[in-house]
Amino acid sequence: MNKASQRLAPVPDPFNGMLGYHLRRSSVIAMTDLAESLAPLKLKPVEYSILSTIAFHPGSTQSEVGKALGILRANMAPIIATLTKKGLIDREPVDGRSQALRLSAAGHAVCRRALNITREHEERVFGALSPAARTRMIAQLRALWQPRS
Amino acid sequence: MNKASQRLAPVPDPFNGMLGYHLRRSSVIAMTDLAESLAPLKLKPVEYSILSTIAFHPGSTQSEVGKALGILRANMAPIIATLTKKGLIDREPVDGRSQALRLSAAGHAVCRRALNITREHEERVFGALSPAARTRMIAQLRALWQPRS
DNA sequence: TATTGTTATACTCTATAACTATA
DNA sequence: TATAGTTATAGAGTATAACAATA
Repeated sequence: MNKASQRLAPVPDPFNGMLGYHLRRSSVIAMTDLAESLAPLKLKPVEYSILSTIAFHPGSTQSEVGKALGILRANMAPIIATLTKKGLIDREPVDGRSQALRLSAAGHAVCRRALNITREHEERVFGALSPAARTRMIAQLRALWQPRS
Repeated sequence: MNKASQRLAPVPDPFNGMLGYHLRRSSVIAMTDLAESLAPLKLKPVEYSILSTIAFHPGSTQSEVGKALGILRANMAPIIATLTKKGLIDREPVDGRSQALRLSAAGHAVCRRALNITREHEERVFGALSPAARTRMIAQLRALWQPRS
């Protein structure tokens, strides 16, 4: 799935009944729109996901944030470095190894704007679905990787 | 989303109500399972998608197949070369520029096995959803990029 | 010994540009 | 002039391995 497919292509016949294909395609469309929506903030989706996770869990280490988001330590390092360089997050040592992450004032401001942009994005991309349909779909999708709950 | 996130992480709090996040995560889980499921056939998901598209539209050119699947011409070339080298597809010139693609006998056999594997994969990954729920979800997702219909 | 953060690095996917040969 | 196929290549994203410092 890529840029080209978003312009024209209908669902190819062999995949008409395949949920996996539709999930992938929808996901790519949504991710592309989100990336474009956040671009004015000079923020990538993965950076926003990190910022908002820190906002909800101030004092987390980058290992913990990475684990929550499924980002490997090795890949977290340069992203955190970038966000720190941008002045969006502050790092405070908790012990000799790890550092507590917190949003700076600028980080909070960017995170708030990004949240509004993301809400607009969800409305734009998923507006064809009623709120009830979206809520139900979220619950059903979550059941795929959390069979209990 | 990546390998790490599939092992543990619950949905991070900031994304609880976000359909985009759930679509992406579900899509990655499904794609990973599909790739593992097809691995014994030495077939990647994108290769299977090409084989089955050719099966449904024998005689298509690789440009047409690429357009249907959202794969750029430049990226189709090496994939088609690989499938040809594996003896799964035959190429027959239609004019001096383009060539009609068809599955070889071996290609049909592989495609049939891949279809069975994919059906098992969908059952395994989406088994928590009733057939009706899956059908409804497919229809709803399709509406996201085909507002009419 | 195990963990945190880091660096280096490799592989895959996706993208653009440029070329050829044909139409 | 436009199209089909190809090649080269660049940029993300994601993966493993190895290291230093610390627990």
